[in-house]
Formats: sequence, structure tokens, C-alpha cells
Amino acid sequence: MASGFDEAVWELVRRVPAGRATTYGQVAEAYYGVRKGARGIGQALARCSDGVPWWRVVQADGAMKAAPGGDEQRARLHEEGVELTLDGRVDWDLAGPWSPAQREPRGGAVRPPG
DNA sequence: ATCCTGACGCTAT
DNA sequence: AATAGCGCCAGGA
Repeated sequence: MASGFDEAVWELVRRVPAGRATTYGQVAEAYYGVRKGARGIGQALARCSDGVPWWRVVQADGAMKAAPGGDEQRARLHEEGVELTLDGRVDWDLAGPWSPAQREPRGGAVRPPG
């Protein structure tokens, strides 16, 4: 049975649109208000149910190795059009981590103007 | 209540 | 760039 914590985390993760990715830390910040407890977020995602785009959550450096199928995660992200680096990590340079805290279609797209 | 584990993050080396 | 150490949080035994 999913605890309130789990459901809250899943809700935040559902706010991440296809084609974008975020980090455990971002979700943690959206939940606690501060950048801590990212580990707990991972735990909740490990228990996620259908309808939760868990693959859109990666590590702060864009890497993803802890997932049982890091390959699976990369494949899904690539399918959605998320840019990946040559080392198989999410490229935050093109589109920064999405902020689950905000509902509007914008995120940390901190892409400097040229 | 205590100890151990784990889809994490940051700093120091 | 890669590794090690420490801190954080949640869950299970």
C-alpha cells in the first residue's frame, strides 16, 4: 500500500511533461521546500504505480545508473525527445530540470540566448 | 526504538 | 574525470 508520502511524490512526478526531465533533488525541493531527502524520492519512485512517468526523474548530473534498467530509462527519454549526452546522460544544457513545483509549461529551460 | 539498506546530492581529494 | 566520505529521508526487520 502506498503511503501518503509515496502518493505525494507520484503526484509531483506526474507534473513533469513528456519530453522533459527533472531530478530527485528537484522533486524533493518541491515536496520539502528544501533540497534534501532526494533519496526518499527515489524510494517512492521505486514503488510507483502505473501512470507515473518515473523515467523522467534522473540524478542531478543527468546520469541514471541506479535504475534496474538504466537502459530502459534512457530509451523512454530518447523516445520522448529528451536530448542525451554521449555518455548517456540527460543534457541539461538544452533544457534544465523541470520544476514539479510549477504547473505552467516552462521549466528550468535555462538555455542562455546564444 | 535501533540498525541496515537504497532509483540521491554535495564537497573534498 | 572518477572515487570516497558524510548528510538526508523513508521503509522493513
